[in-house]
Order: sequence, then C-alpha cells, then structure tokens
Amino acid sequence: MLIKEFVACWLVKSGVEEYSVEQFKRDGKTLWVGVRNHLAKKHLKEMKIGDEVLFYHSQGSPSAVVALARVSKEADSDPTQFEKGDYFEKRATDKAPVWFAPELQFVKLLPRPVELPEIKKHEKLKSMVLLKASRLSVQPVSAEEFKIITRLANHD
DNA sequence: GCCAACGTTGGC
DNA sequence: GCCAACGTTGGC
Repeated sequence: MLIKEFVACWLVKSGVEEYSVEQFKRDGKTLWVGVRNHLAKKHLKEMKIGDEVLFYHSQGSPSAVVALARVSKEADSDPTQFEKGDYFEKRATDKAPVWFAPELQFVKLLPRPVELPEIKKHEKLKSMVLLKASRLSVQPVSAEEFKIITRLANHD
C-alpha cells in the first residue's frame, strides 16, 4: 500500500542583486549554488524532490517572499566550489565535496509579495526561522507557515 | 579547545 | 551606510 509521502517546506533567500526572481523565472530551473554555511547546507541536503520552496528576496526594500519553487533534484556536489572565485573551496575534492546544491524549479510568482514587516506582524508567523535566525539563507518552514504565507499572497 | 579578531549577512 | 548578529579563522 502506498503511503503519501511527507512534503517538507523550505525558504531560500537570494539577494536581489545576486540572483533575482526574474532571472529564476527565465531559467525555469536552477542549481542552488553558493551556499557556504553549514546549517544551510544541512537543510539543502535534507531537501527531497517535490518539496515546496518559498523564494525570498533579501536586501530588498522591503524584503519579501516573492515566488514559489519546488525541489526538482536532490542536492549533489556544488560545482562552484571547484571554480576559482568567491565560491572556491580548497578543501573540496571530487570524491569529497564540501558544499552541495539541489536543483530548484520555478513554479510561479506569488500574486503579490509577502513582505517582511507583514510577516513580523502576523501572530502565527512570529516563530518563523526567518525572524529568529536572520542570517540563515536556507531554512525550514512549517506546513502551517507555508499555508499562511501562500494565503496572504492571494489576498490584497 | 578557547576566544579574540575579523568578515559577512541582511535589516533598517 | 550603519551596525547587530553571528559564523569563521587562527594564535595560544
């Protein structure tokens, strides 16, 4: 007998200047590379195909959740760790990569962005990781938080 | 293994 | 642009 699999929800941040939602929409799919924080990495590695993802623009005015995405491939070696540049990781080898990247698929722009001040005000969103660990760029979101945010996005 | 110095993220 | 939070580095 088939058991319906548990679908987890996540939030990933991207600086508007760094990788914009417009670019993500054009790309359709993208490897979520460049994460260089171990807790964020742990979350990336926990992502399963089909998991729901909130795409959040940080450093915006204001910052906001702007789109929905879905995990389309589970995390594998992040190729940017081998490239000279900001993301280079000297400890990494092909057999023992240090950093990992899942593939995310663009789903849709939210009907309207759900802005950080609104999230802060919302009684049921007060315990979001987004508000507790402001610098964490990949974080879990509860099913209830996910539902509230998508519902807010559908109302003016 | 502690911790000070330093660098980065991200809200404002 | 400032600065608080916090992760990382490196001396000891």
